[in-house]
Amino acid sequence: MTQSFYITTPIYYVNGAPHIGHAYTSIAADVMARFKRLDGYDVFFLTGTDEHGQKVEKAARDAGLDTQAFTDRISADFKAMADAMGVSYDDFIRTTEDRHKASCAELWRRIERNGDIYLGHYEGWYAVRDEAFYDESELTTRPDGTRVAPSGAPVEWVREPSYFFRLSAFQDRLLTLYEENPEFVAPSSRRNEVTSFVKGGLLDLSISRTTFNWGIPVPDAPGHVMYVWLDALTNYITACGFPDENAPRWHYWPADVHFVGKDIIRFHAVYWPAFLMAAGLPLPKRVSSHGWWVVEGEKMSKSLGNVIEPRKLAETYGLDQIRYFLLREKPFGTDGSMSHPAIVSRINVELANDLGNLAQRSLSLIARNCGGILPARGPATEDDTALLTAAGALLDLVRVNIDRQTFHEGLEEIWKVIRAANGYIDRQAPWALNKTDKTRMGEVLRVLVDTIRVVATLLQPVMPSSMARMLDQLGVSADARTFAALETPLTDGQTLPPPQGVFPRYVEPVA
RNA sequence: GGCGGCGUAGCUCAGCGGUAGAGCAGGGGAAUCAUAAUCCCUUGGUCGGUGGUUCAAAUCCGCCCGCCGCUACCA
Repeated sequence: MTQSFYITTPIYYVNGAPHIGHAYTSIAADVMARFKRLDGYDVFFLTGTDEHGQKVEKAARDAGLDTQAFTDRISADFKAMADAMGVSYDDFIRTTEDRHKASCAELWRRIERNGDIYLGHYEGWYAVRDEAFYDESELTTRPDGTRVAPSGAPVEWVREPSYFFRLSAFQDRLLTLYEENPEFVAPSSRRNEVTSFVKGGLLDLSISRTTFNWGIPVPDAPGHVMYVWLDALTNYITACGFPDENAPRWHYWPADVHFVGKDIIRFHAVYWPAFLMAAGLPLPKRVSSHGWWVVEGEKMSKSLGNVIEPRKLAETYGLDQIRYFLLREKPFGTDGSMSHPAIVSRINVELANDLGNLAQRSLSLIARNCGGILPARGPATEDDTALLTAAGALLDLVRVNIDRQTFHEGLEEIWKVIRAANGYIDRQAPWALNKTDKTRMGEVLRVLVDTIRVVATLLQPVMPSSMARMLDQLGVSADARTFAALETPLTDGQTLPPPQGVFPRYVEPVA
């Protein structure tokens, strides 16, 4: 039976337009989803939008739209962005869907039945203007005695009834979870932060609000809507059919990896497992968090006006090129920077020169000197064996890196083989063998084709359309592009299509 | 303030107890099959500072300096 694998992106909050950060998370998750599919897993890949909460209600009002109409529009834009970036999701969930409302209500009831929800009061310093609560320590007192928020807005002490989740009861179980599953939070620096946060003591969590309506109603508690994070996190089980354990997708739960940005680790690594424990449901296996992109040396922000629109980037540089850059340029878990020269360098040096040109020079020699016929392997020389062995070891190396979300290291491993292949073709000089030993020339070219085939097969998750074209040119049929298919040699003597460059160099547009 | 991390070649970083490494950039050469793409050789660092442990420290420990992260409900 095929093993299942469940991957999620966060569901994106619809109070603003999609930017490169959203695209980055989704592309990384997509690469893992595509990789697992090619590796023989039954993959379920989920993305979607988070549509409740006061901020959405307000954003809709500001836009002069009905709240649902507003979320419909923004959600559609996120979906269009995912499609434009080649994100191969299997389901796109929206928290305003009926299936999700039913799922949240049931999760609430289960937690309540286990005694981990109680009614209390939520109180604190509230700034009406900011629609936010502030801690005592954040406030300043004016000469006239009034307290104001950091924004300058006056605050007042408010007290409202609220349901609470008994988070404090889960401290030990959470610590045991991190202890027994060191891979639960990635990267490890984040795991340390999460652990020390939990060790510092957990307070119960307010999980209902009475001050606005745009949310999922708390069962049997008129006037209360659920805290947005309880609502949002539940999407991961809703999509599996919760609470119907006979649903066709229920077997995917628990998730294998939740991809998240570093800003929302706590919700995924502390609250979410606690909610699930309280409901008696299995826990996800891993929460993998990534860092931010700094753009042209500046932190990306709306006020600086340097927010990167992902579709624009793909237009300028090419979708596969951008997907490659995002995963290659920096380690997944850390912050890193993106700049025009850096993108151009990756495209021209690694894609055009190292890989594109390697394929082009190998294939055009076959086209010209072998009549376009794929030559057979010969007896392997030491040099042949060295290259083929390196290529043969690649799948295992890349798989380990994908499993750890160390995408940049996996790509580096692939590039080591590409560089080795460029060294090989120079040493073997098939263009010279054309005059002295045509048989050996063919054998050398076949070693190159077989090596490029491995590389192109493994790169499909990152650059799906470019690698499809490269595999076409290598004579790999469309149904033989899985990792398992690498075991089967290509058919000798087949006619290859005429080679065409896959990665053009980026040239600056004339001003 | 507390806890944690980082500081290694011009740039981005790996190494984490045994005579300093990679990629890019720079310099020289070879080749000419290829997207003027490739290959080979090479310049370059007192591994933030300072004490200590050790036969041996970038690697372990202390202190100092400089950056950064986390330190709860509002994404």
